[in-house]
Amino acid sequence: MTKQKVVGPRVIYWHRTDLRLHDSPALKAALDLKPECLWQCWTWDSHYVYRARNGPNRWQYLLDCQRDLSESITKINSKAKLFVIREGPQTLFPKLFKSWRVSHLVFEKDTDVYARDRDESIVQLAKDAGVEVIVKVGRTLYDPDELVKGNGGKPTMSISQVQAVAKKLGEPPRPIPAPKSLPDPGETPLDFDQERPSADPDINGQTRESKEQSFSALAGPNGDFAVPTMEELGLPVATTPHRGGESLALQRLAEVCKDKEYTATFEKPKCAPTEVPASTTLLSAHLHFGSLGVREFYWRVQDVVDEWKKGKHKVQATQPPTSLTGQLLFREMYFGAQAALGHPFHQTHANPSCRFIPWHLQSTIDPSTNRATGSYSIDSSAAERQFQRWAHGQTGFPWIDALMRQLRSEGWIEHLGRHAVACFLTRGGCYISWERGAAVFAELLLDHEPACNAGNWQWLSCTAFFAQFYRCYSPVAFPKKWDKSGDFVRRYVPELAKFSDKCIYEPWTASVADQKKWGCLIKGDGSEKEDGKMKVYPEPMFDFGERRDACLKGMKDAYGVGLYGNDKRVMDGSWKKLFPDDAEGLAEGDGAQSDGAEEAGSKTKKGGAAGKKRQAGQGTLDGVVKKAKK
DNA sequence: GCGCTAGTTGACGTA
DNA sequence: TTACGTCAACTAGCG
Repeated sequence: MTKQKVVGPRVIYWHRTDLRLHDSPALKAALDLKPECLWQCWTWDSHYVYRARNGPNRWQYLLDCQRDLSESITKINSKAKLFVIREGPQTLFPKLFKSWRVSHLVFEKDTDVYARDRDESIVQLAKDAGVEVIVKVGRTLYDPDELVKGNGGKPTMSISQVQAVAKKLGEPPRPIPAPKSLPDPGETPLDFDQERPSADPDINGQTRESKEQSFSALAGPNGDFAVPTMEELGLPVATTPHRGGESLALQRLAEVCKDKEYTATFEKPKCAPTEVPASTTLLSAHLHFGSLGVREFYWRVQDVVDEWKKGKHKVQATQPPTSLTGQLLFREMYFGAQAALGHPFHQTHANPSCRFIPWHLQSTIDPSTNRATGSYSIDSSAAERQFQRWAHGQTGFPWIDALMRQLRSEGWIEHLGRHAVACFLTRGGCYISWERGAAVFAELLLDHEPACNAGNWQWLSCTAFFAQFYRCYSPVAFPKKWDKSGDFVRRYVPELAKFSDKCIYEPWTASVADQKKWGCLIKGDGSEKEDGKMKVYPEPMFDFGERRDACLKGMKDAYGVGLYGNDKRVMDGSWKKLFPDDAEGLAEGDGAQSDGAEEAGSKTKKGGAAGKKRQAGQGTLDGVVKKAKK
């Protein structure tokens, strides 16, 4: 067994947003180096474990992806696997570079705000260690920085801007096939100490069932660099039926593309948010974790579309942005906005593209960084109660609650469903900051893509991207359009399963006799689940029609005042003077709202009211609500 | 500066 | 059942 010693590049391929072997420009770059040895690694980052709120479903999905990738690697080379090393890259890499005599570090470019900061330091550390760094774009169709450059250095705020730049940049490249062979990894000595992160604060602490132990040893509990388990993370079993991994992603993509008519004539606004199984592709989480390459998705679909266009069909192929590939352009748009705006894109404060609305439950800001801290100020205890009821599917509006319960148990809801709950929480119901909703989605959505999440919440709250705030989703009329008999509600709000079609979206309109007959009483605020043998479903937490009118008025006024997140008056808190009755409102309790005696109507004129004091009764909507009730 | 149109996905009433 | 106009009204982009 004498083997001639070959001296060549010793490469770490650092997997992050690319848990796949197909369509990976970074992997190709690593292999093009003709390495003597190649370690495919994942660094276990304390940021994700302790500092970002992640529900069990998302963790399960990540671990699925890692396990599947590791198995796929091993199938190609039995000596290779995904090496999961339990330490943050900032402290690990300098030690690893030396110990493993690494010559190159290769990874996929990530323009997320956290990743940018992290990677900047990693590139410097590699430079200091004499390690060459290769970064490749693979997460998006276009490099978000190039997209911004092509848009005159400005954030991409409309789909037409994205389409214009994409036209200039040309078609995205074809996907790269998975490698047929992989070099051996080198030896993996761990002759250095592990630096464990502080578990304080552990913002996922409440979710854990047992102690978090994923940092117990550098190579894991068995010393084999294996993918951690949910038990290691101390997390409960995931409840979602959706599972991760490249094998499943490619299988699903093949299923989608096999139905040529579906693929070629897909039209987003016509996808029912109430369908189970989903009317859309369910590939978003795979795109997020990189278990599916976006170019793979784009070209597999585009090839079907091109073929369809050649044939004679009753139904024409659809065009971007409503077509299937068009959906990817919205992703590009949000990545472009994030790339240009950086950290402020994820908050109102200091965000030049985001309108300021005097929402309830605004984020608290660290004045030294101008960044949101993750906590928020409770200006109104009623708004806080509404927020909690929204987040846990107890609003008393079955359509909203069904969606929020689906989100919590399965980690996924259809796009229009997301619209409905987001509109309801912000401009079309609760008048609560979009940042509160975005945080809940960030924790619970399997496909939580930070840029898309922030962008879509700004869209729905009419603070950026979209401004037609008078188009408001009704929790009753909107779902009826898709699901007359309320099957979706019956599935996710089973206590209402026996209610009549007529009452399913408005169970409070049922007579007490009917409620008894159907086995569920409509009462309370959601804290009571049963009353004797009867189930209990909460009363609606407000009169939707009144809240819609009040929100509409509030939005109109706030647009008139015309502040953006980077306005000095937003930054220094003096915006409160422009919304003078801010101190009024729900803070005193549900029934103790402002007396609303002042004239509620606004005479604020279009665009010209910046700096003009609003008339009393407008700062929060509650004075208006009270007035409307009289 | 002005008028006009388009903007992936509203609700409601009428024909 | 579907198609369209109205409601009261936003911004951005274009000519």
